[in-house]
Amino acid sequence: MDKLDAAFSALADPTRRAILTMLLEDDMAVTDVAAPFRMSLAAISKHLSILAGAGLISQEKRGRVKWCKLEPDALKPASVWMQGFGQFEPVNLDDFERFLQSELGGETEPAPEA
Amino acid sequence: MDKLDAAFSALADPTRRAILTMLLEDDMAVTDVAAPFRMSLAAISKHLSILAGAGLISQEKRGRVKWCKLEPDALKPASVWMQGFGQFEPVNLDDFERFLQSELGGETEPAPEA
DNA sequence: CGCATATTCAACCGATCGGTTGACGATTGC
DNA sequence: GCAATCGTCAACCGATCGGTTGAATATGCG
Repeated sequence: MDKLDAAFSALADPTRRAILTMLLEDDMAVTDVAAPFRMSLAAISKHLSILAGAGLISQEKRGRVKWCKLEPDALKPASVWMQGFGQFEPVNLDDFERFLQSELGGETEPAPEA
Repeated sequence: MDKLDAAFSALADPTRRAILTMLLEDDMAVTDVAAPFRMSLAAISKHLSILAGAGLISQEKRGRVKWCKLEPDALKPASVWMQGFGQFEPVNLDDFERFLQSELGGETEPAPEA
């Protein structure tokens, strides 16, 4: 699959975006990533595989725990692609903070329903 | 569907990204959008509906022709979302040009196979 | 009017997606 | 050694996706 295909379709799922947001704070073990969600561990494991396949995260097994780490550079090609269309004004982190809030909703703790 | 879901999953398909790239040059009629591709008009019509559903294009019917127009602002939420992760250096249009070339391949004229 | 053009609709198809469950292979700790 | 923990695998499920075809709906033109 094309790199952009992989990146964009990985980002198309809200669960996966939520996972990336969580990993923005810190590296996490698979079980801990899964904890806030209402779906099975296996489902989260699949989501993580997709994210790893797109290069958006890396996974390293230490002992019986597999650590997941955000790899933000993998977002760059997709970001560059989009920037070319929008010719948006430079980066605006305030916008991001606002979107982060609305994306998270109350989901900082548990999982959302939709 | 969530706005970001719609935007990212619209962008996840290479045909749809190619269409957006074509519309970057100029507004186009549905038939003309479809011309370079090896798939049916109906298939392109569906892709255009998806793009319109995500707000990435608008469609206006004049006479029997439906014109498609790029709506770059719709990319902004997704772009902002991603920027927050990467904290990339500001927009780099050269990068974009390069990516555009590689995305297009030889496809400026006909359609690709993959 | 009658025909060509532009586009969508509807039904269908196989493939992929997002999820579940249960079994399984590692690793750790008592 | 044995039990618990971590994570994946495999099979299955219904839903959605990306595509096809053929018919239907506008609209424009001679």
